[in-house]
Amino acid sequence: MARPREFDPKEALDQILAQFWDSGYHATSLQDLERATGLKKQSLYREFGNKDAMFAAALGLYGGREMLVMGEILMEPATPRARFEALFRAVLAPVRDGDRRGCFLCNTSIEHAPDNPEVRAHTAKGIAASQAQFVQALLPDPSAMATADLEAAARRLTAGYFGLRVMVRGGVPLPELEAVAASLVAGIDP
Amino acid sequence: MARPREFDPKEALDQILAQFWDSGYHATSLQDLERATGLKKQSLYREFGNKDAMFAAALGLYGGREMLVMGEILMEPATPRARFEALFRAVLAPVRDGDRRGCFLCNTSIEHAPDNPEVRAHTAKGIAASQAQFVQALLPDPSAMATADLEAAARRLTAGYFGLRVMVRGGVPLPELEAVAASLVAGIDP
DNA sequence: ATAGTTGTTGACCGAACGGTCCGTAATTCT
DNA sequence: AGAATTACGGACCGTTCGGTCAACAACTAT
Repeated sequence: MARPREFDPKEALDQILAQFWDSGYHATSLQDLERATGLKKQSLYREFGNKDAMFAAALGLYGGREMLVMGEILMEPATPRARFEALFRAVLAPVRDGDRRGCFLCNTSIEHAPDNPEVRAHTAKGIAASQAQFVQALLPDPSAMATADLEAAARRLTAGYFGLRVMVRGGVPLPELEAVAASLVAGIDP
Repeated sequence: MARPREFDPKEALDQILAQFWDSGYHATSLQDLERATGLKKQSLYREFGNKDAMFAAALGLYGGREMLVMGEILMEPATPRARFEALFRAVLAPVRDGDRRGCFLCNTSIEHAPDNPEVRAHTAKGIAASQAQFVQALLPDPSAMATADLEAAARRLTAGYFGLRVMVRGGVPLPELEAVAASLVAGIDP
C-alpha cells in the first residue's frame, strides 16, 4: 500500500552495533551511524526512534547473539577445560587480525552503564547470564549438579573473562594476552 | 613579579581526575571540568593545555597514586591470600557507599585507549605494572623468587581484578561482587 | 489512471561542543 | 607611585551535536 523500504533493518542494526562496538556510545555520532549504515538520519530515526533506542537495540542484538555463540562453544562435548580453551581462543582470534574491539557488553558496562539505569540493568543481567553459562560449562556431564566449588570457579572465570577483554582493549600485547588466557584455563580444576 | 595563582593546581587536577573518573573522557565536557574545579576554561587551558592534556595529567596522577595505594595494601606483612583479601575489600568498600566508579585505569582502557595511542600505551603499561605488583604480593616472603606457577597465578588475579571492577561499574549487585571477590581469594594457593 | 500512503532526502533547528581572544583586576618589581 | 607582568572573567569563534520538518519520490490499492 506504500513505498517499500530500500534497506534491510536487520542489516542496518548489525552495522549500528558494529559502530557502537568500535567507538562506544558517547564517541559515536549520528553522522557515524549514517556512515556505518549508508542511511540518512531520518531513516534511522523512523526505524529505531533515537540514538538511545538504537543503542538499546544494538545491545539487545549483541546480547542474544553473543550468548548464542558462547553457548555453542561452551556446550561442545568436551572437558570443561577444553571448552574454556576454545572460548578464549575465540576471544583472542580477532586480536590476531588487529581487531581489539573486545566485548561489547564489557565495554558498555564501563562506558554507558553508569549513566543509564536501563543499560545498567541490561549489563548486569548479561554478566549474570554469562556466569550462569560458565557454571553449565564447568559441569563434567549434563546430568551433574552445580556445587559451591563449581560456582566459585565460574565466578573466577567470569571475572577473568571480562578482565581479559579489558586487557584486549587496553592494548596489552597479544603474547601476554595468550599467557593470561592460558593461566585462566590452567586454573580450571581437572 | 606578577599576580599569583588563586587556585592550587594539584587540587584542581584532583578534581579533574574525579570528573573524568566519573564520566570518562568523551562524556566529560569542558563545562563539567569548570564545575568540578570551580575554575574557568581559560585558567584550565593556561594550566594544562587542552582537554587531552588534562586527561593525560589525570591519568598520570591516578596511575601513580593507585599504584602506591595498591602497593601499600599488597606489601603488608601477611600471607598472600590475606593481602588480596585486603585488596578486594578496599576495592569493594566504595561500592557500599554507592560509589561505583570502578577503576580509572580499567575504564580508560575500555573507553579511551582504542582511539588514542598515547593513552593506550599508558593503560597497557599500567596493567602490566599491576600484574608485576601482584607477582610480588604472591611471594610468600620477600627473599623468595617468582616461579612460573606464581606468574600464572598473578595473571589470573590481574584478569580477575579488572573483571571485578568491570562488574562494579556494570551494576552487578554488591553481594554477588563480594562472592566473586571471595572466590578469587579462595583461588589463591596456600 | 489516480488517490493515498509511506520511504527517502536535504535543509534546517537550537544547544552544546572544544577552543580562543581580549579587557580588566591584582600583584610585584623598580 | 607607576610600570610591567600575570591571572581571571566573559564574550565570542566555527563546528558538530542530536533531533525535526517539509518537500519529493516511489509504490499499492482502487
